[in-house]
Amino acid sequence: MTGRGRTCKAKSPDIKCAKSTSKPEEIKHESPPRCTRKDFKEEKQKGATKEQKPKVQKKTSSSDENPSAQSIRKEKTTKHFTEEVSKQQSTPADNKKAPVQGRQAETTEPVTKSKKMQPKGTTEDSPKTTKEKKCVRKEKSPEQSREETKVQPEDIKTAKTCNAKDKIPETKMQPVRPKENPKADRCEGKVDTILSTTLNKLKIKRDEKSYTSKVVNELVDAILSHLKQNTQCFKEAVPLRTGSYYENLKISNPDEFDVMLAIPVDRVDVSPFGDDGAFYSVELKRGNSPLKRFEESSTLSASKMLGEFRAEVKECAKKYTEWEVTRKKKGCPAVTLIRTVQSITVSLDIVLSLVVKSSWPSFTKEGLQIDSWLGTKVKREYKWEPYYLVPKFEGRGTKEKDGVLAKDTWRVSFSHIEKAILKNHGSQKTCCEKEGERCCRKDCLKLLKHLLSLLKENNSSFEKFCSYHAKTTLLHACCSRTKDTDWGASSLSQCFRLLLEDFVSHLEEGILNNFFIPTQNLLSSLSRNTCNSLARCIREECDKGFPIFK
DNA sequence: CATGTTCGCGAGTGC
DNA sequence: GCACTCGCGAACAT
Repeated sequence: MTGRGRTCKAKSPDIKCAKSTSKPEEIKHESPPRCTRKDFKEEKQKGATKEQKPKVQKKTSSSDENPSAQSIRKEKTTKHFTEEVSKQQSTPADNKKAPVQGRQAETTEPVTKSKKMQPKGTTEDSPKTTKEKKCVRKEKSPEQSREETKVQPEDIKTAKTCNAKDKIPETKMQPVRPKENPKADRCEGKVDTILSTTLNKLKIKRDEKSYTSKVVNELVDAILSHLKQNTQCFKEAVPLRTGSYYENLKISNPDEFDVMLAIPVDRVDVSPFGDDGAFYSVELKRGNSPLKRFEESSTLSASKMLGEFRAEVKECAKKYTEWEVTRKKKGCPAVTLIRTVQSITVSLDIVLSLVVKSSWPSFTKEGLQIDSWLGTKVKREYKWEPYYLVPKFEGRGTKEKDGVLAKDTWRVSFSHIEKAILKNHGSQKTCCEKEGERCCRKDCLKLLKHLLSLLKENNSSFEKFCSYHAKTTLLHACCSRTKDTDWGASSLSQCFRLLLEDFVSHLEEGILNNFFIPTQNLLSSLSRNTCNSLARCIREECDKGFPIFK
């Protein structure tokens, strides 16, 4: 996407440096599979066995997470899951058990039923227009089933208002579209086309993906084995592939890869640095840690540790002459390597991080409000996960507080959770799975990211906006429009407009809270003017049918 | 053109 | 560690 190689790309505030270009990123981490998936899998295996195709499998990617932790967590997860799943999620659980007979039919979602009765591709569907067909697929509540096309927007709106707890002053954007206005309908149809064409353009080509990932994986493997063989402090690093590429949210080109190398630390004291709960200083409790040598007056110095990490990565990369290590960027936790692969300039961010396996900082208490979207047990599961700290600071690094310099502080990261949420994003477990309904949540996010990056190209004053803002907006939106039916794949344009409305509201208020740490306002460093100006641009695009995409 | 199938990659699992 | 398996999403076929 746009900018590789810029100062720091904007990765999530968690991980990346503040600058931004376009991408939200996260860290991923190979977390134990959510139970859902597991259960689902099991069930599938029992029932519909799939034909296994002989694949030429290549990579043996090792997900090596700290073994002990892994097993512990695994156990935990599985256990919870099974228990909780059966207890709590009555609907999904039912689905699993009786997939064959209209799951959900009796429960709350009539939708599936209708789908069941009219599988795609049957003759019943054939006479319908495309649009109608889609509507059928999309789940709706009974009253909505007829008058499909027209009703949808209202439908969504309603849902929104219902759950719109935190919605602020209703500065609404142009109404989603009057119901009985044929012309408007036509326009909306055009917008549909524009959006889906745009999405198609944003797709990553298979062969590009194939050869870029090959060179990236080679280098990552080399760095890992270098660290294992030549260092003490970094030898336990566990790779977590994070960022939009690995979340299947990368648009346009496979040119940005993010790999976090996570160093397990046991027993640390983590204290807030600053008052928004995003930055922390870290103190090692145990005496024998190899990380002791990065201490600076009893706190673990992020800058020292990153400095040495960078040197090791550089050392290793020397042997790979096609790759170039870019200059260190102030406050940025990544060592960025660049190389050109068949005319694509690929950049790989290797991000140092610490894995902290203890409960999340108290600032996260009010965050992650996914209860009504993904469920309370899913939330509880996530909160069992460790969290990550990346060597990142704001400003010049010389600010001091309680004897700690900003440059020696760490920022929390929940990229692994973001990744997990995006992967398993439905309120129904089967959302977007083969047997489930498709939703447009990810498509909406891709479009928003793309819109943002185009607007940034046109106006340099927008450079501080980053794709993480887009991602955060989506996460909040999913918490206010929680049902999968609120995001039906056939309602793309309406859903996208609502998402833009959300984004515009955040901009106009100047407030976009970190999804995990609500006390941190991701827009705090942006001026009101800039925010308002971006809001105006977005409204305009929205009102005019997205000429910028054409 | 829409839908179904194949392919490549990432990633989990079990040996 | 390795081989196998599966899900996702792009590409291809029908």
